[in-house]
Amino acid sequence: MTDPGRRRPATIEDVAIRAGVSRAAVSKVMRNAYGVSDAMRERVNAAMAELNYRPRIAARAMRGQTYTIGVEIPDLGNQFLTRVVDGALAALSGTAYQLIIAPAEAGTREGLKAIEALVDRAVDGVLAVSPRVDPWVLERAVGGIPVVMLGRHDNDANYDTVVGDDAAGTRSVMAHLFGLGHRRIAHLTIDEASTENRSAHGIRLRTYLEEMTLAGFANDIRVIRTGEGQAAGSAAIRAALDDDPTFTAVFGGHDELAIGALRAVAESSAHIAVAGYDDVPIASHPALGLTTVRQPGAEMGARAIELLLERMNGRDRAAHVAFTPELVVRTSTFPPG
Amino acid sequence: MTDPGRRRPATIEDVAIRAGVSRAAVSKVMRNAYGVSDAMRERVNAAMAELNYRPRIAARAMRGQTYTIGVEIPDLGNQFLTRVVDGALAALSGTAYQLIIAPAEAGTREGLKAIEALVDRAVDGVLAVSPRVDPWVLERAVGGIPVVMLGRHDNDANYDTVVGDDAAGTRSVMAHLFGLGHRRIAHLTIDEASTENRSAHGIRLRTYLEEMTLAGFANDIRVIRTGEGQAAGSAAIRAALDDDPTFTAVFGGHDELAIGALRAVAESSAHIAVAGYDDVPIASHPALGLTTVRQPGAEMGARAIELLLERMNGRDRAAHVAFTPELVVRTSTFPPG
DNA sequence: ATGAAAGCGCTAACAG
DNA sequence: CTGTTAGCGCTTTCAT
Repeated sequence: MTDPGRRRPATIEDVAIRAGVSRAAVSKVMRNAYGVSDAMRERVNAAMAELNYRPRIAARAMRGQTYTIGVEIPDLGNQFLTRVVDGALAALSGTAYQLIIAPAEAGTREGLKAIEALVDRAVDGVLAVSPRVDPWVLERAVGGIPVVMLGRHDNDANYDTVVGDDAAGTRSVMAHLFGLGHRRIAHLTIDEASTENRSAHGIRLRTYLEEMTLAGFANDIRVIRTGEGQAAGSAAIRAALDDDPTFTAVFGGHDELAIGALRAVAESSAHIAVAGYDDVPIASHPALGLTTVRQPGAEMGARAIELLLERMNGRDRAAHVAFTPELVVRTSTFPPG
Repeated sequence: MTDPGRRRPATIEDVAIRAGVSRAAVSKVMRNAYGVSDAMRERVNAAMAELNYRPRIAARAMRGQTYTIGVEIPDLGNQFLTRVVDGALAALSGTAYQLIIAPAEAGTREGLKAIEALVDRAVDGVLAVSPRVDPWVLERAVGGIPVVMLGRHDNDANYDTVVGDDAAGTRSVMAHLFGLGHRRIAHLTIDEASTENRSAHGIRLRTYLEEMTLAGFANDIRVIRTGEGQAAGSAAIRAALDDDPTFTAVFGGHDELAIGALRAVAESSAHIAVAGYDDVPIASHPALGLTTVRQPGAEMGARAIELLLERMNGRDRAAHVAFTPELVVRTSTFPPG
């Protein structure tokens, strides 16, 4: 005696029976594969609708695709990444693909675990953001499935990449700060593991070092390390101010860090300029007025998805696309009037 | 001739052969099910390590669990939700479960589609946030799998709920604004579909209406509708100021909206108080100094996960837990000194 | 244009 | 304690 109240969801077999055709036929209609008459298509579609049929992705995964794109993200709180995902979402809109996000659990092996989770779940493609995953390890983890890495300048890699021109962006910030008369400029960035390679943060750090040196301020170089998020950035600058407040400006590796710095500065009596990177939405709030480098996050996310879809459709050479950043100079205009 | 460079990933069968046992034995070891000798466990674990074996979730899904919890989110940019997810992530840390997020594509049927995508992917449980999904539709969509809805005051529902006391929180904001002498208080909230039911935003709206009426300011009631996000909130208040700037305070349905309002106010010459809800991290930034109602997002997310796990382990009665919010009064202290 | 049948990698009875 | 076996719901040759 089966419970009539909660029937088992319909399977492809139920649909086939209802439509009076074979399972194979239903499968073909779903994927609009070659070789189905209009009459059959109609009957099958009707049956699917009547039974409220939804294909089980897991079963599909056993034979073919899952129509799922996985995005790995190191920090959900980072508004730049949020924009990237929004762009990716928009690019996927109207396609048969669904986007799912695996957030990297802060701490353990950062990102790799999330990427593996995605691969275990048989996604058709991966958009990865974590700066710390070693290229070799990455390729091994994903096996053969298409990947695009955002923010990695690995132009020799087997995977696609989408980046901003971090060297140019950093140079524009440094030039701006130099122009304001700053020399003792500190750089607030994340952990070593994230900057020792060709990641965005690695490039920004090295460009900072170069520019300081070229400008003759090598002795004023100061790199402050911290974790992800505004709170971490804030704490790091607070500590730096307590410790040795000789710097007059802070260049934050990204806006979340810069906003944290801004907060530490605002809470102290120090008079210190802060610049960031990314131009997250809040950066332009008049009370913050954060000078930063604009990166078109949504476009970058959308482009990444396009690359992924291309790869899934057979392109075999890796592609590498770069976006041009743009310095945005602001000053806090608070309070108004 | 197989390509020796890219071997097919190991299956449970490969492990079984390597360890000289049956597939069932391997399966048992993985799930540490009853009835495995230490010797066998050791050999199997060794074989798994040697072959770098990773179980395919899709295959598991066909028979049992996927060890995956799905989170549906209406707005990735909302920092309160980010905290909720962080809490959920923390609660899941150390368990065998992986968290994945399905972002609701702004627009179409908001949320439902994302929840369905999760169910199609055979998650073991769902944490849903969207305020607009009809309870009946929701239960039908998820079939039998455990769900917890965050922010829905559906105490009669068959699913678990986690909420803040939105009526109390709203009353505290209103009392605060009244105490400051405000009467013409506008309420900035999201679309009708999200407030017509027992969602958090619905409760906040109705409590606002009640309090205004009780205070004798029924004629000053003004409800301003907008979309999700700071930009939307900002645009709505900008338009309201152009249109009819008679209000002296704005109560934002959540901090993202309130911060948008703050921005519109700062950019105008108006002198208008703004209060929000949630206490997102940036709200306490001294340059913003947003008065708001603190909700313990991380704890709420963690609790939601606990409820889910309980349900997955057999609890059959729905549970409903509420958290107490706390008014946080702030003023902008920018510029410093 | 359509259908029959094999099989993807796992788990869950059930036998031994 | 251990192994055998029967599927889960799909996609995909391969016949017809």
